[in-house]
Parts: sequence; structure tokens; C-alpha cells
Amino acid sequence: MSAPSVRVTIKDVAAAAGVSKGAVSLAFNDKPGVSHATRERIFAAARQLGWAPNSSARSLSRQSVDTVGLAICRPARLLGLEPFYMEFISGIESVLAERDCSLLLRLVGSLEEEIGLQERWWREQQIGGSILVDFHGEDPRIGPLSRIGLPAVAVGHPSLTGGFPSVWTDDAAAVAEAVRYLAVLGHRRIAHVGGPRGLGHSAIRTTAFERTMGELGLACGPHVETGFSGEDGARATRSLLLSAERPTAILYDNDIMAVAGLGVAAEMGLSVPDDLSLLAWDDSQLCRLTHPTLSAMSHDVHGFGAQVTRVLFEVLAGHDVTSRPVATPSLVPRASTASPPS
Amino acid sequence: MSAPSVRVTIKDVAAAAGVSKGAVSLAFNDKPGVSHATRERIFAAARQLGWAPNSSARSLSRQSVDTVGLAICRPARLLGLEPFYMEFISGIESVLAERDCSLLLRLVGSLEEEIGLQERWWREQQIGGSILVDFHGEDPRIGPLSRIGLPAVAVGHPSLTGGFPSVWTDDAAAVAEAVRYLAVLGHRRIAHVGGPRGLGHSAIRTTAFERTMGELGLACGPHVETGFSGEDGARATRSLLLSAERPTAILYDNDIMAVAGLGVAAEMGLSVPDDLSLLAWDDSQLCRLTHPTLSAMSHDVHGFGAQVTRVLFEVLAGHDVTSRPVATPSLVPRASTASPPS
DNA sequence: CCGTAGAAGTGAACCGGTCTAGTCCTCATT
DNA sequence: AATGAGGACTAGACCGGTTCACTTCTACGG
Repeated sequence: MSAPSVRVTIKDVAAAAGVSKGAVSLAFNDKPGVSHATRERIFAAARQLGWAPNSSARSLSRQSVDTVGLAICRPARLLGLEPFYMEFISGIESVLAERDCSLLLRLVGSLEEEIGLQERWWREQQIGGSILVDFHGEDPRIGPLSRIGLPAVAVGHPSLTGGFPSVWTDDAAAVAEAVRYLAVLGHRRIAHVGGPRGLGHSAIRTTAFERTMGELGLACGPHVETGFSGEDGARATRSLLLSAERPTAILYDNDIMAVAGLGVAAEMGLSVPDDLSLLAWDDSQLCRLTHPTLSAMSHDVHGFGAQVTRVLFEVLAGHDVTSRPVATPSLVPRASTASPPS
Repeated sequence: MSAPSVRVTIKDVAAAAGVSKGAVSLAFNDKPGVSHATRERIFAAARQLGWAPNSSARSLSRQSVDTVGLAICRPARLLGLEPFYMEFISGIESVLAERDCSLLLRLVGSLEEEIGLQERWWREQQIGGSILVDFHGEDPRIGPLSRIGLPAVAVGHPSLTGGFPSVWTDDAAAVAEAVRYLAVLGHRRIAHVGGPRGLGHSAIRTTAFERTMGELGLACGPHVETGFSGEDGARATRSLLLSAERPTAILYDNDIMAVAGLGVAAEMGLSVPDDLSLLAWDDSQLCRLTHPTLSAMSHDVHGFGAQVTRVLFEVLAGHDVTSRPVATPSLVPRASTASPPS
């Protein structure tokens, strides 16, 4: 790839302003050592020539870069659908933009591919640090990426993220709230449609689900594992609704699956919420568009992304950072939950 | 942001392999001038030291970068929901990854902000070129960005994209197909829920809608402008269904609004497709999850993104590139369309 | 009037690669 | 034996910034 045809460098600006390169650099980096008048002259010259410091040259001599990496490992088709990530990314961006930093984004096919990618990014000094998402139990990224010293913030419960400082939502508490709410409505047969067990936060939610059911003295109803796609959600719902002990309420691990569940219920002639209650997770706008609208465990995904990024900057500044939770998802009851049929 | 604590450079590798910096560079760039044996020795040394060429230094001396820019200008909340962009991005990535290039992504609030951003990216030589999306009529980006010579590929009909080579879908033809299909089913009162007129492709679709209706001798039913959000879609649908001359079919400009329309129909006690037919656009997985499933104008968004990126690489290679269409969206009939009530 | 502190500004080294001109060597040709 | 061609490799300039050590000038205190 080529560069602008007329390349204007700091030397040209210096010449135009009648000063040395160093003075221009000082002026542009807001450092003392140039008088107000000179500074203005330099800015005027730069504006007139349309000059901006070459970012490669700058990061070369500064020995630093203002880019952070994010690799997402989910099948592409699925990603398109999950409102979560785009909103998360927009949260990240909101903080990056404040500091004139950029996001290097890559979709990868496997955790191994991600390890290779992050290592390369770091070695080539393309990124100053990374945001790591979707932790698995015994996540294979932890070893290699800590070893090379990649500064990173993890998204996920500290029990999953190895040595990386993390930012997380207390999913266990949220699941407990969801289940208790359904129980208070009178549901006894509650099912859970979760993500793959391998995925850390799915495992946490599943465990919390089972524990809470136990605490309430309810037989732990069926729990189904899925790959988070809408089709998975539909399949899971169909099989639950066809089982002998049909659940009267279903808790889903994202909102797409809950929408799919709503479709399946309609298809099978069940009325929501009269015959069946549905409770979604993540609560994107989607939950307000269906009929009936979907009750959901809601959290501020945009703010979550922003917070993660702020913590990453702390790490990059060399501060000692400890893991911290953001607000626990909270229940937003809408029209898809009610007492079970008597 | 800091760099790896132990920085190993090309000099270290050269020393370890007992050659000069130049030899290492030649080896790593697959250029002639080093024997097979030496090459192997160099690779071994690099692997052992964990060295990869510093990307800033490389692009500085090569006077080129391997990053392309993409700025998206839509409210963040909306973006999260639109499956289109994530899929489009994953298509872009699939081509970038092949060539070890990266995507610089930024969400912006206005076209003016985007102009500033693209100019800065280009002047600072952070990007080699850009992908421009969401063209407006008389798009304000065209002038400034052509003037600075930014290499770019536009997504949108050539009539919108000024001098930029473009890749587009023939939305006019697709709209005509959609309307004719509904007409063949027997619909006479067909409504259109489109995007903002300012947005180029929305205008094209709206015009095509009106023309096709005219050609079929149908009174051009109501056309509603929206901001593409689900809430907008719901509002538009509600107002259409309450009008005196209630339409029997509605064509939506994306799939989120169609899903919202489905919700509104249910809420108003109308049966889809018996009382009302709905036809969506973009056809993400979402259209298959609702009940009834949504008929849609379907196209390969992932492939679209990939194609756009390939064209950008042609531009960057200095080839003379002409605008070209990709496959026209085609109708996928599902359960939301049928003949109108007699 | 001297000494000194601080502000303003310069020149050159440096960051880590790429690339060109040039050296050295081997082998084939006349 | 002299000539030439070409392969393997090196030294050093260069890319465009940042930064540090150093100079010059002004102002102020004693």
C-alpha cells in the first residue's frame, strides 16, 4: 500500500516556520520549550501544509503504540447476530476515542489462532495491550500470553482469567435473582438453556442455576447446552417443550435464543406467558420488539466495554490493577413472564 | 503505552545468526541474496529469540502501511442490533487476514467527524486506504476525501459515490422484484417502511418502490421514513395499520424493523400472513427465528464485505478499478407472505 | 556589575527496520 | 591466464519523528 503522493514531513513544517525539527515536536506535544508566539507560528505552518505527525515514525521513536487489540472467537455468522459484541465494541471505542487511540479488531476461528495472533501483534509492537474475552475453563491463552508479558484485561470472573486483571458481571447472583423471581411467581419446573459448558461464564451460570434450584428445594429441571445461536435456541426449546415434564418457565443465556424460543412456543400453540414464561439475558433492543415483549436480565453492555477499556489504560499506565466487578445484571420484567397455569 | 520489556531487534537476530541486519531483512522478506543454509540459520535464531519485525519501523522505512480504515456512522445502540455490519465486517476480515492486514475500526457520530477522522488517519499514515459506507445524496465526504487523495472503495450505487470506485447491490431491481411478488400474490395496498431519505440507498429503494407501484398501476401506498431502529419500525407499522386504507402488505428496509412489525401485528390482533404480509430486507438468521418466519430479500453480506475489500486491494495496487455490482438480493419466501384476505 | 536561574531553541543521536551501492568469491568462458 | 557474470553478503544512508545535552539570551537578586 502506498502513502500520500505529496509527503510533507516535520522538516518542511520546521522550515516553513523558521525553526528546528525539535521545536515543532515540542509544540505538537504540548511540551515547554517554545514561546507562545513560536508555537502559533508552527501550528499555522502545519495547518497550511496539512501536516500531521507520521504515526509510524512517532511510535518508533517513542517506543510505544496507541492501539489496542481485540480478537473475537465465535463463528462469523453468529457474531453478526449477537447484539452483545457490537455494543461492547462501541463501549470500548467511546473510551479509546477520548485518548486518540484505535482498536485493532480481528475475528478468529479458534483460541489457538488467537494466541498466535496476539503474540504476533505484541511482538511486532502493533498493539500496546489487549482485551481478552470469552474465557474458557483452563483457558489455553493464559499461559502463553502471560509468558510474553502482554498487558491485557480480561472479561470474565477472576476464577477463570488466570493472572490477568479482570472486569466481570456477577452472573451467579443474576442467575439466582432470575430463578428466585420465577419461583416466586409460582414456577416449579424451570429449565435453563445455556451456552457451551466449556465457556467459563456459561459454566458459572449453569452452576448457579443448579445451586439456586437446590436451595429453593426444586428438582433441578433440565439444563440444555447450546452454541448460542438462534437455531440452537429453537432446537433446545422444542426438545424441552416436548419432554414429559414440560417446564413452565425457561431461562435463556442470551436474547437471540429467547426470541427463537418465543417463535417455537407460538409454533407449538403455547401461549406466552400463560402457558410458558420466558426470560432472556443481555436485553438488547430486540427484547422490546417481540410480542409479547421479553422479560430479561439486563445490563449496560456499552458501559461494560467502556469500563474494561478504562481498566486496560490503568494497566498500561503501569498501575497495579485488581479485578473488579461491574453492576450485576438486573431483572427487567416485561410481558413474557407470569405465574404458571394452575 | 509501553513496549515489551525485553526488546529484541533485528540486530540481535543478526548477531545470533552471525550475519548483518541486511541479510536478516532479506531472509524475512523472501528476497534473493541469502543462501538456503544462511536463511535457515536466521530463521532459527529469530525463532529462538522470539523476534518479529517491528511494524512501525517497517512501515516507516517502507513508506507504507498494511491497515485499512472503516468508520461507521450510526448511533451505537442501533449498530449493536443491526446484524448487517458485523457480518459485513467479518467479510472484510476474511480477505484482510489472507494478506496479514488489519482493520482499523471507528464508530463516529456524524459525517463531518468521519471526514476529520479519515483525513487524520491518512495524513498520519495510519491507513493505506479506506472502505466508505452509508453514502448520502450529495455526500459531504466525497469532496474532501478525494481532494487529499485517500485511496478508497465506496459501498453504494455509483450515482452516489462521486469519483470513488464502488461496489453495490442493485437495490432498485430487488425492490421491483419484491413489489411484483406481492402484487402477484394479489396485494394492491402495499406499504414501504424505509430508511431516512438522506441515506442514498434508502432513497434508491424508495424511488424504485414508487416507480414499480406505478408500473403495476397501483396507487402508491404510504411510504414511511425511519431511522432503521426496531422502535422506529414498530411505530411506523402501528401508524400504517391504524390508517384508513390499511395496507395488506408491508416491505421493510431491514430485518429488525420487520421483526418489530411482526410484534405490532400480533399486538393488534392481526394474523400474519392471513391479514397482513410482511417482507424483510437483509435476511439475517433472525428472519428464521420468528413465528411465523419472515420472508426476506436475502443477500450474502459476508461475501459483499469480502468483495469490497478485494476491490480496495486492487485500488491500492494502483490498478484502474471500475465500479461493479455484486449479486442482486433475491427473494426468499417464508411464512410471512401470502395472498391478502379476499 | 557579577552570578545565576530559567526560558527558548538547536543539533545530533536514536528508534528498528529497508534498501542501494559496493565488496568478495567462485566458476565458466575464451 | 585473463575476463566476466552472477551469487552471497555487508556497510551505511535513510525513513520521520522524539529526546537529550548543550548554547544563547533575558531577567533578577545581591
